[in-house]
Amino acid sequence: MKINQLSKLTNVLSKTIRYYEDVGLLPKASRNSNGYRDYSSSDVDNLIFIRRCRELQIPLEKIKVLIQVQTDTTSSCSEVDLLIEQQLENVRKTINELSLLEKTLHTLAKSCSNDIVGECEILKNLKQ
Amino acid sequence: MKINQLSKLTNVLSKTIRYYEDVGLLPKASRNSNGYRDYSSSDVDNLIFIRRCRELQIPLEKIKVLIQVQTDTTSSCSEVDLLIEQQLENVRKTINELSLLEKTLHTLAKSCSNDIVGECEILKNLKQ
DNA sequence: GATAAACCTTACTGTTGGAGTAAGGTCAAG
DNA sequence: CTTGACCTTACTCCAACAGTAAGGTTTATC
Repeated sequence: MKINQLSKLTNVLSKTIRYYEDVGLLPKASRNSNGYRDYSSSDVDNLIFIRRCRELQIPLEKIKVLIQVQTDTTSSCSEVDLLIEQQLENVRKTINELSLLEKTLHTLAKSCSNDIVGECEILKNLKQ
Repeated sequence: MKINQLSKLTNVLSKTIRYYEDVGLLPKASRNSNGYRDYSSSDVDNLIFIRRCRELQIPLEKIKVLIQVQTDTTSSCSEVDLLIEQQLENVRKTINELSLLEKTLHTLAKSCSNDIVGECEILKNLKQ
């Protein structure tokens, strides 16, 4: 199949598919006589795997690792476990940071009931 | 004062100070005879204001607006209120998205108790 | 007075994960 | 035969800096 069909089957833009190939996340696509990329159903599976990982905000370099690990199905999956665990930790850490930020912004937003910039409590708070 | 002293007083890297000047967030610094940038105490205040905004993850373009608004102290501060409110909304939205992500990752992390990649439930889940 | 460390300058590249655009080749339908 | 949909590579752009190179200046020490 051509790239646009792969795109529709996987919900990944053609542009993005070429990009993944460029950065080595997907193998070099085989070409047919006119130079167009030619994909098979296994490419669909690979790309859906990548898309799922991206939905979990796993960075491309780590997705590479997850793909690499699967080349030997008898190897330990501890690396996979660890990677997901780290990703979970990252997300939790970010949530905590943003929660603090939310509190600060909420307090700030409520602080000003004036109309004039010169007396704006928000701006005064931002200057400390 | 020279850029490094301004940097120490504000906790903003010299590099970043020059960058802020480049993108128009800070006015062009005056220079003394050897070509070094020369700052005053008002620059300290301006930069601390910018740093506080950045701590709240307000993008540089919006900080520009916040600075611009203050040139006329008699103008309304509704624009400031709105900007902070939008920033708060952005943060809340991101927190919500990340919370969903956290659930998914947590479920995923718990799903595999095998040792072998070929039977790893995490990887199987990622392929759907 | 020499020299080395610390500091200053501009300018260019790299980061992440693509999106946008240009300039052109190919293919199927009407 | 032309139009529109699709394909190709290659380049630039985004945010907010950080890293590095290559060079000029100042200050402290020997």
